[in-house]
Amino acid sequence: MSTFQTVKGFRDFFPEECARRNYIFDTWRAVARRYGFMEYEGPLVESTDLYRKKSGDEITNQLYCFLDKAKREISLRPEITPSLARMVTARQRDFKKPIKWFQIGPCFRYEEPQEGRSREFIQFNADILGDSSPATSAELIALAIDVMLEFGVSADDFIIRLSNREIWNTFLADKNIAAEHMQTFLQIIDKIERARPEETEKKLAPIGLTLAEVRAFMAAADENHPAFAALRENLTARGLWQHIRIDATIVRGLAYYTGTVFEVFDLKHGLRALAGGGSYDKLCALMSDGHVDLPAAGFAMGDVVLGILLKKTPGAQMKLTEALLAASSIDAFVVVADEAQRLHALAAVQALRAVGIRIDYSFGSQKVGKQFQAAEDRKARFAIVFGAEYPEVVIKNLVARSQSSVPAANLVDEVQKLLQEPAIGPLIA
RNA sequence: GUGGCCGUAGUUCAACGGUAGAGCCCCAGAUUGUGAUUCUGGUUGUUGCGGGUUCGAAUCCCGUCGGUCACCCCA
Repeated sequence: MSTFQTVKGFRDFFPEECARRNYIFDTWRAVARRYGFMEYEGPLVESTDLYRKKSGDEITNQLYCFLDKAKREISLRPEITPSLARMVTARQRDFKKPIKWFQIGPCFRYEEPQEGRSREFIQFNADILGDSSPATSAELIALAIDVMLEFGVSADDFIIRLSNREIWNTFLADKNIAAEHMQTFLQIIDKIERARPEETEKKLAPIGLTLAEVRAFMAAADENHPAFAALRENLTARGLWQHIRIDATIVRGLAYYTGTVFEVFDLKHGLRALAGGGSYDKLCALMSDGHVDLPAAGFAMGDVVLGILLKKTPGAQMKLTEALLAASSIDAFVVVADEAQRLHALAAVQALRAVGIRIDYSFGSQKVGKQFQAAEDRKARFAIVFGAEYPEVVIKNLVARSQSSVPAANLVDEVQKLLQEPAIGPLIA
């Protein structure tokens, strides 16, 4: 046993978990590219001031921050958006608008860890900058929906909860409430479903509102509200509006959202939000001290809650298992039945690998039975046996349990040909 | 940051003040050129770490590190 433990809140990825994670990455990347997004990446570490600028001093509670050897205040990134804003505003004239970028990578928050909440987690981020039309929000929501569908999570399993902060702005304006109360008010709305009504009432009183009038307003904010008209038209045309549910309680915690806000929720297990985002038109101006004023919108999806949902959703579980099998299996296992042929076998291993065939073999002398067992364990489709009959080589189909013999000189061609044939396995059950 | 529960072999767990054990995994053999099942044998521990109480501590107490749950927060 090692005397070392992992650092609090950090996790190992043994091959099985790593394969699961890679499957999630591959799916995110494939769908984002399908939508014409370009991949970018920022640094894992930024100046702590970058995050203070965006979110204020109190954010340092949750920041994984420390001093480096030169006493600079630096932080592991808690999210990618500030880095994105920094990168885009620094070179925005180099990029045609709209900028459609995505990123996949770890982020860090200094919190009390528990299941589904570690100090290191991975996020998929998609953002569109330089276009403020509702088409950008629609494109992002469509992307979020297609990502879920691609994972095998169906319309019965998830919903997009959609709102718009503007509707609350006009609500407060109509009630003659000062703009300074906006942040406090949104935090109350955010908790309105979880908190007891009396408490909410008590918190609303200083602002000059009653729970009844807030509830009445929320009930009136349905999909016919003009704030959602353009989005509704756009997503209906794509056949995606069915995934949307208007929910005025969605405000998102962060101060910087300006208009559309949305979250992705599962419908069957009561998990935390799978993804969340919205438009943040003022952030670039804030981060660049007004030099670059780019409208923007984006969302982030974490890997942890998503992973839990994939396990609990049969259709998604099947796709995941298939992908894991494909990632862990090899094409053929070379069996050295006669040690005198090992050097010939090694030459063949190298030749097969050179054309991209996935090959494994045993390093030392081992009984043939063990080697076949190893081939089985590695989920190989074929075993290639080098024995006393060399230069004849036996190719055995481990799924069909049939075998044939070929001259060693033709081995690569023959194996390539066999791999072209569809694999008919007992895995269908 | 606050409070509850937990930490024993690679892993899942048992032993709950008196000799640290079992299933699974792993390795080898039965089976000297073919995958399953079965059987046999084998390796593995400063009981997370440090201190205290006791004739004696995996067990009780304190501290610490890690996990987990509820707060907090959730970019």
